[in-house]
Amino acid sequence: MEEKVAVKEFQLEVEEKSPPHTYDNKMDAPKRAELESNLLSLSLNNSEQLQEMQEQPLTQLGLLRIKLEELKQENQNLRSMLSQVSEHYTALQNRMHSVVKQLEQSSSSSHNCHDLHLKDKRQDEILEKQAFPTWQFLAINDPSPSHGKTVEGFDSPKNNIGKHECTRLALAHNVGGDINNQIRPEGAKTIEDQASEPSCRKARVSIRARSDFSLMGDGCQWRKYGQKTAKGNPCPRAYYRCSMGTACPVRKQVQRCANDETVLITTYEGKHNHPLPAAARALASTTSAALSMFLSGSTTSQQGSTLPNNCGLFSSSLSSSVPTNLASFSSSASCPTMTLDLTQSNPSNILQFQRATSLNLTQSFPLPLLGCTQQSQGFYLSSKLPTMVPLEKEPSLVDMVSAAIAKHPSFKAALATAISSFNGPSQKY
DNA sequence: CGCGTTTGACCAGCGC
DNA sequence: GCGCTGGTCAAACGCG
Repeated sequence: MEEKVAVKEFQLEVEEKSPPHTYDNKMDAPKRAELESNLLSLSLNNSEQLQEMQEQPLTQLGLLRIKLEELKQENQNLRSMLSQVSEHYTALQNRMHSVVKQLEQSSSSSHNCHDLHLKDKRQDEILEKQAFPTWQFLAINDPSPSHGKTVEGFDSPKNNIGKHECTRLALAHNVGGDINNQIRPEGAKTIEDQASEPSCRKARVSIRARSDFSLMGDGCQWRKYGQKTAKGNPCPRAYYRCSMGTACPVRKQVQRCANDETVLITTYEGKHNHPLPAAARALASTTSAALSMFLSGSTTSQQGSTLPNNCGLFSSSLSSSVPTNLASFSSSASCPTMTLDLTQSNPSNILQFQRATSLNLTQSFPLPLLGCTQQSQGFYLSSKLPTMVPLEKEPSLVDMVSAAIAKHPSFKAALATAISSFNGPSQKY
């Protein structure tokens, strides 16, 4: 947005500085007739404007001035839009900070609850029911004891990342970890137990987005280390490692959807061991928060329980603010995978989580809502600007998620409700 | 020459 | 145990 405004300003500056190709009134008749013809050929719908033009001295300067006014008007509109976006972003950032503080308090109080758990199991069960009215029915159709899985997918406070990011991720880490430790279905494995299981070692976040490009910009640098054609999909799957840090364990897989080749599926796994650029932090923190909420919620479900498909994460908390079909669950993969589906245009499909392969989070857990500064990698300027050519670069995931937010105003409310429901019960802990 | 990509080989998990 | 499949390795190759 800022770049677009800057481009507009540059255009205006160039036009104002350009020597006007004025023609004096002494011009010959054929030339004057030609100019008049050209002027009339302009398909201006505004007859008033056209009349005003004809009354002016017949010069190109007049035409340029009109065009200048139009550009100024558009520039003003863009500035207004930018101002509004900035205000909304600031408000959301403040909101997120307050939520983070509240969650930090609830996290510390949950440690106290841990002692209660050790003293009186029965009392703990009561606490468990009280503490997670929202999450407790996050039953997964997967009967395997995979609940309580460690959240390895994203940054932890141990990592050398920014202070702000560290706080946020520490929050996510604490939320998932403490719940894992405290509320464990009988017979369920501990975090450490399951972390040691090779088949279920890491949680993943998958992002579905429509793109003609083979990659989606996410702020990180990746090095391709393999490619494989998976069964059931003619499109090969590419394997990438993060090359921003030395021996960074983060990997991602990129593959086109078998059913719709315009859909690019990017799956992230692992946690970065190095500072991330802003754009990457935004993506990582969003997926981290969503994943931790998903995983922490799943830990409260009873093993082997079954719920209807539309009964899942956020189902009670978001159902009031977001239309139906927010969540769907299935269980066909060994790893818990959360999918951010940016391909949906239906506002009713805002939030969807998948468990095991199909925790289908159809919207986009909003990146900017988590207070990250986003730096877009690719700008796709309006076609109204002939001087600006769309960058021949992979689209930015951050941009796409942001666009999804802008497209669905209910995202904000949905997330706020989700966080509130997440925060509220924890405070009881 | 260094770095990234390509691609066949290899390995481990899983189901039958 | 065997075969299938997903994931990774590493040598070969290409490019700047």
